[in-house]
Amino acid sequence: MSFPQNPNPNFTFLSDENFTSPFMDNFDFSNLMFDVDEGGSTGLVQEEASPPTSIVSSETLNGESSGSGSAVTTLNKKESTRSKDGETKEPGHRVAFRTRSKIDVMDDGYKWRKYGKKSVKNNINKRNYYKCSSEGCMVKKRVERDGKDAAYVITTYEGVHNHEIPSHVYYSDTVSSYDRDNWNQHSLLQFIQQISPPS
DNA sequence: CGAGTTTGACCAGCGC
DNA sequence: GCGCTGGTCAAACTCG
Repeated sequence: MSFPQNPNPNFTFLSDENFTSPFMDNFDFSNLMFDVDEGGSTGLVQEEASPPTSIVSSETLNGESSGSGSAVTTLNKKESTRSKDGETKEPGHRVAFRTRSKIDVMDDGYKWRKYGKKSVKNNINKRNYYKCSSEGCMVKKRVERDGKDAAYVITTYEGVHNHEIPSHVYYSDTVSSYDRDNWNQHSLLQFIQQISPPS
């Protein structure tokens, strides 16, 4: 499997700083996004007009169903001390969000290399682990289907790319010719660009 | 043949 | 200390 470099020649690359493009109507973030800073401070960022169910979604994100309420903390705690080769690995910028999509892996424009796949607790679906395949880029991504609602895909980005997007995501000017999921992907790309500070 | 995927094994952290 | 769990490694495999 490889990412399409340009699925549609009649493209327009959108860079909307205000992030208020009309096709956001098609993109379901479930109004949820986690933003974990390097210092360990964790913030729950919610899209505007987020319904009260967003907190429930946060529990789902971590496979926590017991109502422990520590979803965010768990998310942060896990990798703050992970060190394989003696180096002090910083958790880096980390963002997790849930999207409704038929496809598992969103094409966010970067090139990812899969390095692991695991069954996780409270989720019948496998979790997939990806690394950015660009040399020297240590950004990681985890992708899993929501254990309670397989229609949703939970994507977690960890780190910030130290390079430019190798292949931009393009889209046609005509919505009707494009699959809805691809619209979601493009929206995702914009979202990633919004949340990931430029190197 | 090189790049990417699969998958079992291994390792470290955490809770009990 | 032990078992469980999540994350990563790496050899084998697949595909273009």
